[in-house]
Amino acid sequence: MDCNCVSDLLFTPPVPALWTPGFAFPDWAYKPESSPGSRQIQLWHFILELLQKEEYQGVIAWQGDYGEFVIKDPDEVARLWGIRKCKPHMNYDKLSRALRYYYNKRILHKTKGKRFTYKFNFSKVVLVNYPLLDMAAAPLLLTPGPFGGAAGPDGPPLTPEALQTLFSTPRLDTGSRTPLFAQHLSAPDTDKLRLDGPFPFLGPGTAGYSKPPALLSPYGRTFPEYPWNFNPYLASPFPKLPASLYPPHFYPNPLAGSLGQLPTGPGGGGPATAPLLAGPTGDGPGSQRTSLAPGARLTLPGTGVPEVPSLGPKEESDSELEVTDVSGCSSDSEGDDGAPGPPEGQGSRGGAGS
DNA sequence: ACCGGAACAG
DNA sequence: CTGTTCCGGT
Repeated sequence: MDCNCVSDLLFTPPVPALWTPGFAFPDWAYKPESSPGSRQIQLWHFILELLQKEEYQGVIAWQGDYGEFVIKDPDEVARLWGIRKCKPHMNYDKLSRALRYYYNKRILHKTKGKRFTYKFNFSKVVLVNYPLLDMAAAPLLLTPGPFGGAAGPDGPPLTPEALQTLFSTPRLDTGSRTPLFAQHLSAPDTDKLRLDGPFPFLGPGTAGYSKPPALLSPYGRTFPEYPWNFNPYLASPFPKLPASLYPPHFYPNPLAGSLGQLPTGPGGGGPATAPLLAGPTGDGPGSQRTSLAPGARLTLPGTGVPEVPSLGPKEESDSELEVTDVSGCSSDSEGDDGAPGPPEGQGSRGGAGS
């Protein structure tokens, strides 16, 4: 009775950098600090995955504040999760229980008042994926809210913008500042990466960082989107890194790739590089850049960009989406979740609400 | 709907 | 450790 799921295999392509379509997170992103071996996919990874795919906007989507998302179709999400884990009897009640365990872990919390609405704690999530980055970000992201010194022990409010700033173009006002990690990269001789010390380039004076204009321009305001869409890795072709700097157990490349190559000249180069859209425009690996839509998925919750008309009234949901049961579990046939048939366009479950 | 304890699987 | 299953309580 052991479902033999091969899903994981499909989710971990041989080459971490060039995951083919739809671009999921590279394999390293799926291996938090505590990955003894190859742990199974975790729920929040899965949620993130769904969240970044347009096909699932009908079932789950970003909405509200930073990191807030709403499960529009709990039943569907539960079913998809059940498929992923080969748990045919999964339902929202169980899934939500797993979600609730994240509360204590500070990965998620509930947006009270709003049904099926949860919110990611980016600080924690990012900390898991980018321990080093988070440290760098800490002094910068410390936003003393009304709670006084509130930044919890592990909960420095990390906003997508801040991350964006860190990731995209670290060219700070001073200009002479070092591009975040480039310092390490260009001056490895100093010593090994000092993860245990404060970052010089992110001193207390960095409080007044400027937000990426590219993101502010169109909307005049920061929108609660792209927390996970902006992936810089998505934009950079992953240059080969000196193994000396990046041991296997260290970040393979993503950060360095994006950060290391950008400081060519922010002033003369052009506007702030928008990692979101700066994907295949270059050329390099543009060979297989397929589903990375130029506009990505910058749909504001309450602003313009109504819906994706691309999705017809209904797709052939029964074609490959035998999700009702363990189609991909016993058999090796995959495709339920990897490139699953899009949800039935919410047609089947109009309200799903109350 | 949402919460969280408890037992249990892998 | 991460969930899954079940369930009483709000």
